[in-house]
Parts: sequence; C-alpha cells; structure tokens
Amino acid sequence: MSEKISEAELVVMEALWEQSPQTANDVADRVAADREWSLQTVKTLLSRLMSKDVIAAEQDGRRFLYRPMVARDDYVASESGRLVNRLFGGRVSPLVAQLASQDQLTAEDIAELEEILKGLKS
Amino acid sequence: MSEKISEAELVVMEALWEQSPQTANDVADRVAADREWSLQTVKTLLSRLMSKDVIAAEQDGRRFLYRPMVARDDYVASESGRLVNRLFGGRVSPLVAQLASQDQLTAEDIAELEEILKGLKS
DNA sequence: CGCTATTGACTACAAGCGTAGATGATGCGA
DNA sequence: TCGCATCATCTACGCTTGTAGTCAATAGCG
Repeated sequence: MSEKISEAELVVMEALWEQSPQTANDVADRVAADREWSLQTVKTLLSRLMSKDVIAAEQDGRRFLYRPMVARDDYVASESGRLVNRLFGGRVSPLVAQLASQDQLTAEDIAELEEILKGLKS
Repeated sequence: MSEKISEAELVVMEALWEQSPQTANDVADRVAADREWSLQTVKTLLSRLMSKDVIAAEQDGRRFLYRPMVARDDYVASESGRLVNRLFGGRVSPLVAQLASQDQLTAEDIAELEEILKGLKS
C-alpha cells in the first residue's frame, strides 16, 4: 500500500498524529523534544512524506498546514503484522512469550491481557 | 549493540539459524526457497554480516563454514522490544489488543496466551 | 604439470535515507 | 514602496541497502 515510512520520518509522523494540522515550524518544535534536528531537516522529511502520500498539506496564507493521511492505528497495525509475520511466522503467542521472558510485561499489562482474552472468548 | 541487520540480510540469517554451520552454497540453496537471488548476492550478504560481527566463518579447505554469532532468540527479543517501544510506548497489551482487533489471533494463540498468563501470575 | 571449476574478495551502481545548506518567493512592518 | 524575515523548494552529500559482475587464488582432474 502506501510506501514505507522510515525511522526519521516516523518521528515526524508521531508529531502530526499527536496534533494536526500543524505548520512545519510547529512540527519542528514538537520534534525537537526527541531529536536535535534543524528546521530544514524536518521540512525535508515533511516533503518526503508528502511524496509518499502519507501526509497532505493545505495552504494557509503563505505557509502550509500539514496533516496525516494515514491513521496511526492503521500504520501500527500493519507494522505489528509485519513483525509478527517476519519473526514469528504469523503467530502472536510466541511474541508475547518472548516479551514475557524478557520481563517486559508489567502487572498492568497482564491484567489488560486477561481482559482482552476474556473479551475474545465470548 | 550488534549492528542493524537489514531485511535481505535477515533472510540469510534465517537460513543459518535453521542450520549451521553451512557453506555459502548451502546458504544460497536454502535461501533460494524464498528469494531468487544469485549466489553472488548471497555471498555479499554473508560478507556484510561478517563485518557486522553477527556471523563468523571457519575455514574448511578452500571454503568457509558460516555460523551465526547471535542467537535467533536474542535478535527476536531485541526487535520485538524495539517495536513495542517505538509504537506502543513500551506497553505490550496495546500490541496484543491491536493484533486482536485485526483478527490475527488464532484460537491456538488465545489458548497459549492464557497459559502464559497463568504462568506469570504464580 | 597445466587447465578448469570453484570460491572468496573487491568493485559497482542505483535507490533510499539522514541531515542540512542555498535559493527564491512573498507577506508585512516601516 | 523597500527591505527584511519567513516559508517552501531545490540541491547536496555521504551512508546503507539490494543486487550483482569481475578478479584472483587455488584445488582437483586429466
């Protein structure tokens, strides 16, 4: 489907998902929390995301307001699916087993997982 | 830690994880199931994996026997962790919720997840 | 002992990525 | 109306990736 979003581009996407629409400057400010990027870098990333059709811009006076064209949920879904397929042969439980063995599961996670399972069984 | 393994390189790693040690030819044959790569391509990938120190080679006559230096489990663990951190703020349950909402959970997965949770609670 | 087939090393090359400078248009304040 | 600040666009450049060709060494066969 929509082209691959690179690591750096994703940081910009996150900023837009957090709030939109935003000007390039807004995005740069928001991104500055994570990365030490110049404004130019952020603009380049915005323009690459534009050509990948994952964001759109609407003109507002002499600047542009950018907004995401793909929902974060959709992106996250496709990335998670890709990982599960690549590394776990499409099976989800080994992934969780893996994370569990790394102690990446918080008590809260465990409780929530139980909820999820309960919901699925009915 | 060890450097990033690219998509194509991962295919080669999978072949080595499946069985090792193997010669370049063995790997190429095994890889041929997935990808239409020339033997040269596989050799290049092997040599890049060597310089990334994720595989090692031992000389056997005039050829080399390659073997992985990182366990598949370790790699998988770090990749899963990365994904969970990048996309879910380190929380595991939203990942599973996400996959569940895509119907990626098989009945078997659900049963196994219950087992995992049971194990964790004790 | 010389030739050929095999094998790793070196080289290549286009596309994508991370990072950013230079340029050019333009709206606004003086 | 003129200069400046502000934007977006164009260009750049070194690095990685995907894919593969060529070269040089060498082991084994005849």
